[in-house]
Amino acid sequence: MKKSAATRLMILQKAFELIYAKGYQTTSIDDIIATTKVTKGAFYYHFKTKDEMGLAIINELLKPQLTAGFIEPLQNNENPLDAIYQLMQHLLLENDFLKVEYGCPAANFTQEMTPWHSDFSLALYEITQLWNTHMIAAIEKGQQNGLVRPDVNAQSVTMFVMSSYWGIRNFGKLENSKTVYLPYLKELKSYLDSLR
Amino acid sequence: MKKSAATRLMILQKAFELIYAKGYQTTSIDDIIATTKVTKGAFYYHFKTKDEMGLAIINELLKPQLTAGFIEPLQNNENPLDAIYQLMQHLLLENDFLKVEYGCPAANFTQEMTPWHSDFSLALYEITQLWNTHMIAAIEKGQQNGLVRPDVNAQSVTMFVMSSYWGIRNFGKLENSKTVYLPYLKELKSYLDSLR
DNA sequence: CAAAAAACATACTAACTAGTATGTTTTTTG
DNA sequence: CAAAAAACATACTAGTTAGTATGTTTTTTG
Repeated sequence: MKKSAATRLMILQKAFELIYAKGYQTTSIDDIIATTKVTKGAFYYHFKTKDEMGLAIINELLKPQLTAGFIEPLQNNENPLDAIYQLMQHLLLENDFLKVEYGCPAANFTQEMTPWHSDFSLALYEITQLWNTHMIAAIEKGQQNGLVRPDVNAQSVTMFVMSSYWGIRNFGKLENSKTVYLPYLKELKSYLDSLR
Repeated sequence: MKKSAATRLMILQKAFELIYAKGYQTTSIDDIIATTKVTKGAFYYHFKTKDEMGLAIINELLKPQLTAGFIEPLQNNENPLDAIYQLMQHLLLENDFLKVEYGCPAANFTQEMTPWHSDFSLALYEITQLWNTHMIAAIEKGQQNGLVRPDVNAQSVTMFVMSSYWGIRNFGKLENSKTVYLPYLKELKSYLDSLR
């Protein structure tokens, strides 16, 4: 019972690539079995339905990626404002799991599946809340250390920063170029500096 | 040749409602002819393909809405920072063309159609550029009037504000509640105040 | 008002969709 | 190593998709 897990993971990864590129609805099971080279029987052995696979992508691929790539960097830096800026810069310009032309996987899923698929909404809500709470915590810790102005509302700042991130990812997608990221990052820096 | 235009417009409006609610890919022609009560022959008399209709929605419905609801308010206020805040507040909390659970129509289209459908990308790029240039112009005019700090980069601010708007719309969609708009608006105000 | 064109209606098609029924092969385990 | 279970394979189905072929009705125009 080990090779099975490998097959399952391989399906999830390749399916994610397809869905990230083309969208969930427009990626068919036939697309997935064609690129994974597993048969339909194998696919449906591992996943009861397409939606079960979609949820597994969120919970088993995106969630770990979020922890490793979006949350831990916030905890490894004394100064949360520096950490947020460096995180965004890295995510937008250097991270090669994420592609400018495809936007943000979580934001894509949200836009496509919400509010109709309640199980998707819940799974997506959980991962965004995860990022949210850790960013708030980082900012509040920065306030205790005197690195962030005490009158700053950590929750509002987090909501503002996360929103701008989802938004700029969508603009990058529209323009199919990282160029739009530059004025965004410039202004993000100015904004974050105003919180010191 | 007048009733024809009325039918066409009616199809566009009802199709928009469906697409805004469910997404473009998941709204079928059969859905559209069922709710509009026109037959398939009539539909394909007015639109050569589904995509032609989708583009007509962007160019003939969203574009005018953008001008009236997103751009003119920026021009009717002396102070661009006040104007931006009031615009956002109105769009998020009061405008009843836009629904929290469905997000931003332009952002939805962008996420769903870009980068694969180049004609959609172009149409969407045009309307976002329209908003973009007018917001930049408003800010720069504010700088000339001493209402905005001269060292502020109008282009970066605009990119930042527009991004945050698209992003918060997606969070509203995820949470299916305008509650998330409140901390967003709070921080938007703080941010805009820092530019005075 | 009649001919022409515009506007709409019906019935169909071929391709694709998620999912299933029923197998065979491979792996695990006593 | 044999029986059992897990993993995979093939062929099919019923429903849906965008789009078309071929009509009829309504409106416009000379």
